[in-house]
Amino acid sequence: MANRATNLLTCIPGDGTRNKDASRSDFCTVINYSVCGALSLDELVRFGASSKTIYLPEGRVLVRDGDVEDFIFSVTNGCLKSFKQLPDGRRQVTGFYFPGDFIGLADSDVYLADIEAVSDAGLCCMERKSLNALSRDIPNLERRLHELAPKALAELQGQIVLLGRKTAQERVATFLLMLLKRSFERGVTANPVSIPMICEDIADFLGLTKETVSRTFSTLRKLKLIGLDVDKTVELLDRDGLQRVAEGF
Amino acid sequence: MANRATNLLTCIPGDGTRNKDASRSDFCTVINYSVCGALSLDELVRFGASSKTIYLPEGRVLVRDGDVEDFIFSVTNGCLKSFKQLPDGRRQVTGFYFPGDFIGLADSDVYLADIEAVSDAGLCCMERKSLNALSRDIPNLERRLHELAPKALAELQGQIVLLGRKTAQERVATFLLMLLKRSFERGVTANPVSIPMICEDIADFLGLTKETVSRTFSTLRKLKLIGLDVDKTVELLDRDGLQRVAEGF
DNA sequence: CGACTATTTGACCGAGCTCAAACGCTGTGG
DNA sequence: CCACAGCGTTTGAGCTCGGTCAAATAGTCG
Repeated sequence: MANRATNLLTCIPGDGTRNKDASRSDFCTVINYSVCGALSLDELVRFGASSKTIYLPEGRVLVRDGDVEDFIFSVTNGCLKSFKQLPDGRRQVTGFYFPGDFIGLADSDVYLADIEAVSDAGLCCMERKSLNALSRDIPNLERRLHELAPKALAELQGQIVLLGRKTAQERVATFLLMLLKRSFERGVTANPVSIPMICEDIADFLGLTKETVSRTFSTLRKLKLIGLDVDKTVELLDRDGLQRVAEGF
Repeated sequence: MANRATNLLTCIPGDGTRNKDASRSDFCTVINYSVCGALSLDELVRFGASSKTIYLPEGRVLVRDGDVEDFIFSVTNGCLKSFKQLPDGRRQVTGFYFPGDFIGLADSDVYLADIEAVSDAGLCCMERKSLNALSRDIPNLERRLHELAPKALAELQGQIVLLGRKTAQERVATFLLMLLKRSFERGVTANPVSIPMICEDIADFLGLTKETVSRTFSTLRKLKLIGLDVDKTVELLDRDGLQRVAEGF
């Protein structure tokens, strides 16, 4: 907690100026993909009044495993990762957060993992109790928040199948398609797909080593399923082929 | 859906008789561990009026992956497992359900996995819409239901670390301690711990093969961490030792 | 350009998988 | 009461996928 507070204070506050006559997209670039997507202009003004924009540089910690969940966040820019560590240093990345994603599931007491910026990131930050108050007043917001947990559960279940039963190739193919899907969901030019995280993060997410991830990328390249990676992006040459690999056919 | 309906109809209905002057434990043997634990006697009567007891013999399917979640369940007896399958038959067990556990997380549209009885099981069954109605009227119940998702998320995250980064020994030790903890939570004589599922289910839960699970049990026995297994139970001889193995020290 | 970090590739190794056989428990029928 | 079939568990032998260790290569930033 002390930790996170420090982190927040050391963050460079974003431009908090807000205009009452603003159009929706003046508020926030991810407005239509995040929880705020459900809000009217009036409601957005109220929401904005209790929220604050923060900037988190690459590598900086946002929350620590066990931190009390008294602040929640919505990603506006960049990418973050959440991960757990075993006593001997083994790491498991439990998820990645992209613009529009919500951090801090309603009604959980504490954060379940460390969360850290993969690349320079911008977040919209709000006290949990303010969110709860708003959510009581704004049924649309409440509904949106209640959709989050089942969605997160479905995602984790998929990850459990991946970690329990898929081969290295299947894991990497699944990962690439997930990135594609999530880019698409937030309306970003999807292919070539952006891969902001380093090999080791991907490995720790997929239950592999960085060497195996690298080798698997090479194999997928030889199979003409993906193209050469340029500048942290990879082109998915054969989406159906990748899909077949990912599903284990 | 058609599937689940059929299954319900072929189940032997339990004794549904209820007494208005009954004490709490007359209603249900798991009353204080399940979601109903939050209800007053009056509320229990209302709850009972919309719920039905069903019996599910070993091996019988309760719900299928993708079934619309228009019924929810609370386990009263026995044990169930939920699992996903890959096209080539690989299976991943995503969780086990014990007495007091709730099946059908509020506000998800469809079930995310097949769920099937591991041993003869008894369930309390209710239409989702009845539960929603009750939950609107009874704040205690609503609160209880909202606690379920974060708890499930925490559990899945732990499983993800296990599947992504733990060795076979660590996995089995973790599994045994989980069984112990869950027995304890529902107030059952915990040690020796009951293991209702077969080796293959444990293997599919831990991302291993049944042979590896069996071998690992043998190793833990040689290490005097567990005793000989008698009649589907295992005695945990050295809980701290198991804990150390489970956490990877 | 040089220091540093991330990726790629190679060679070898080992934890856990596969295949197979033996063993043990349980229920059924003679 | 025993024989035996069926299923689950145990154990062994050999193999394989992915891990480990190490070195070369390619970006990246001052």
